[in-house]
Amino acid sequence: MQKPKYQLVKEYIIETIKQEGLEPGDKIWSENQLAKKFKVSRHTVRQAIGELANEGWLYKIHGKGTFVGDRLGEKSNKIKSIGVMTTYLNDYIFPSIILGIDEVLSKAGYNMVLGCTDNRHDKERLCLENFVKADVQGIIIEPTKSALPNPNLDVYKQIINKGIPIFFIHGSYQELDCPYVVVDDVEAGYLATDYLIKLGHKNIGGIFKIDDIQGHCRFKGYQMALADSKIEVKDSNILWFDTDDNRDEFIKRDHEKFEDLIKSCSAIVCYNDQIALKVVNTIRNKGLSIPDDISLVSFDDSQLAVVSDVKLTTVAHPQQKLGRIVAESLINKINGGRGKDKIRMEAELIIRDSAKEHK
Amino acid sequence: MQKPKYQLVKEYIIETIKQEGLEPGDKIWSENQLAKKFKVSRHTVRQAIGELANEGWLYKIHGKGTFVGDRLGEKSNKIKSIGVMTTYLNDYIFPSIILGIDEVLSKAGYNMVLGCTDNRHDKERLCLENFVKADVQGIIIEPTKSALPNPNLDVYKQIINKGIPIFFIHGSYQELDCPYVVVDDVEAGYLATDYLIKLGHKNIGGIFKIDDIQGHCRFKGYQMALADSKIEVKDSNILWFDTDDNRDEFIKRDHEKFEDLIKSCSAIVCYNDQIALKVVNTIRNKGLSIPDDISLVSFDDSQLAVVSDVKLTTVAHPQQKLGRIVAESLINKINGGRGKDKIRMEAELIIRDSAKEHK
DNA sequence: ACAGGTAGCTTGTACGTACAAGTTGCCTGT
DNA sequence: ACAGGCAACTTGTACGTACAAGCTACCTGT
Repeated sequence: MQKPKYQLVKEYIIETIKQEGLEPGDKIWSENQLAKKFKVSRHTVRQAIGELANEGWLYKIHGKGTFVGDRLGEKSNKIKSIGVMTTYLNDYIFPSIILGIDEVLSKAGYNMVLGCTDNRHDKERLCLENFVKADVQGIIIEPTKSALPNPNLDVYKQIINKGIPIFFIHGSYQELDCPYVVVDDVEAGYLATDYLIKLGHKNIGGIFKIDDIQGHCRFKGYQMALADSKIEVKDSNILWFDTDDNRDEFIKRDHEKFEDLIKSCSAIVCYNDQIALKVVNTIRNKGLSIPDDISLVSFDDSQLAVVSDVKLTTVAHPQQKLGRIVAESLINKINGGRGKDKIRMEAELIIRDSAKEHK
Repeated sequence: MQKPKYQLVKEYIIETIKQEGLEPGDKIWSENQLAKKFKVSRHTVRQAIGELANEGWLYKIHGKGTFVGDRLGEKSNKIKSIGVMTTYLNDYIFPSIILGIDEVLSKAGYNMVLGCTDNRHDKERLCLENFVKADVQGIIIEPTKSALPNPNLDVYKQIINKGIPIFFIHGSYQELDCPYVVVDDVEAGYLATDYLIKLGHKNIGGIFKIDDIQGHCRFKGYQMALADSKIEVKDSNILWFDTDDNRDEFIKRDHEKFEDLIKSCSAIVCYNDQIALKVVNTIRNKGLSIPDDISLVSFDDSQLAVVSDVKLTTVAHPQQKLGRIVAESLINKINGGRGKDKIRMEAELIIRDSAKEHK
């Protein structure tokens, strides 16, 4: 029994009110009628009706019956707002995602209540509590430390019990089984690598972020592409860095490994545009040229991809589009629509000038 | 039986919470304990507890127990929130400003309601109306088209009459006489230009944005610095562009003017880091070198300033700090404090590698 | 030492019954 | 004709039982 029976009864009643266009004051079936209809006990029907009455859908009069409530009035003076919580705000892709969300929300007449967790669980808790206080109608969340156990599941469950829909982006907490919109990073890694292979490259290096799910996924795609083309994955061709590495320091620290990499490889898959630019500069300083000596493919298609004179070939993160889609899905859910719950967005290769055919 | 039993149970529980001074989170008796205590069925206890939970006195956790709810919080429940409205969201310095604002607001227990005008007056109006609906306690605004007459002054005046404090950033509407926090762009322009003069440059070009107060101010500072050093300001050394110019197009369109500029000048003051990078690339493609042939100084000290191998010498926009200061000032004002109303932040020259002494 | 299972607590769902109490309309006695 | 009562409906209160499912602490086997 997946859903409790009283839930089914609730949903049926709401559905009927919506579809039959019942107006406030109209009488609905008696408890016994509903019990017979659904072959459940009167107790169960009472639970369903009781909750609906609490939520404002219905009201009851002792001795007379149960009637459709005046929900419209309540809706119109409620401030329509949506909570949006991300880990960082000024990291280079979040602004675009938020912009996409804002586009849809402002058109639909919703406010956006923004919160930033700094990737810390305590701030996440605070944020969620704020959202509840602010009476948001729905929440969009980029999970904080999605790889670790989450201490705020109780708050999440409270929110879900209140009937406030949540959509996750980038990842989700498995314990909650909430809807999400994610980018297929494995596919992205595959696309980038496969493109280099199709250009004739055999020795393809990789630079990835180690403490980040995206890093792992893109690396996985990289491995799969090589495997599919029966090219061996060499450990010496992979360079790892983490958040703590000041973004250009790791090249200096792992200087020898980096030297080996550019000696033995004709192409490199770079974790993101920022890293790719660092690599471009380092390689150039050695008197080599992009893409003539070494081809590069990176990820995200951020602003950075086109600021240098070497326009980067990069696998696009849908950014703004992702924001739009998650906002649309959420609003759809709030309005009782039945759209897709788990959305995986495809990555797209943007071909520019940083990779060319291998001689 | 005058009062129903479940009413008695309810009253007893409320009484106990009040008298024993139970705090939110404290566990109360289990359903079975209560049933025994009152010699009623568990069903009856559940009804009592259920209603109390609905009213906010209690909350229940499946498998753990029933706990005293945070009713105090709900009572003093003016949702503390601040409206933040900017022209763009993903432009390269706004995320940092918003981050700074969020830092302060979240610490002070405020929500941030975010709105984005896209630099359009109609969206600005919508945003403001939303803020009022959302019952914000204060508003931070980056003015939309600050150089043009504003058609939404009536809404602004309504808000001010309601006693909701407003702080502007970057610029303000003179008609309103509101508090603001701005960067001293004239000083910034002066600093940048004066630095080049001190390096021995005499022919200093400038590229500025024409439909933006910041552009005008920086240009003003540029003029003042030249005047103070008794260097003539030549019209032919100034290149103007506007928002509609796709950011690299203007160089192609005004190609001849740009050619003249780099022929007659040994240094250029660039409106911002983004423009500076375009100039770097264009100049390099002509076989010239930065800073050996031409020195550059730009504005903002954004991420872009250090992505290229030529690290830009740039006048820093305080970004995050500006966000923090405006948020602190606003909260201070809400709490009745009497801080400074018109804050002008100092610009700071960050010396890197894109400008050097004139031979 | 610790991973994993389990016993025993909690609340959640669901069935049943019975009677109380409010509302309505019909029916009956005057 | 009409007042009063009662039958038949409604929801409200209240009892009982059973099992499901979530949480915690303890205990046991490796």
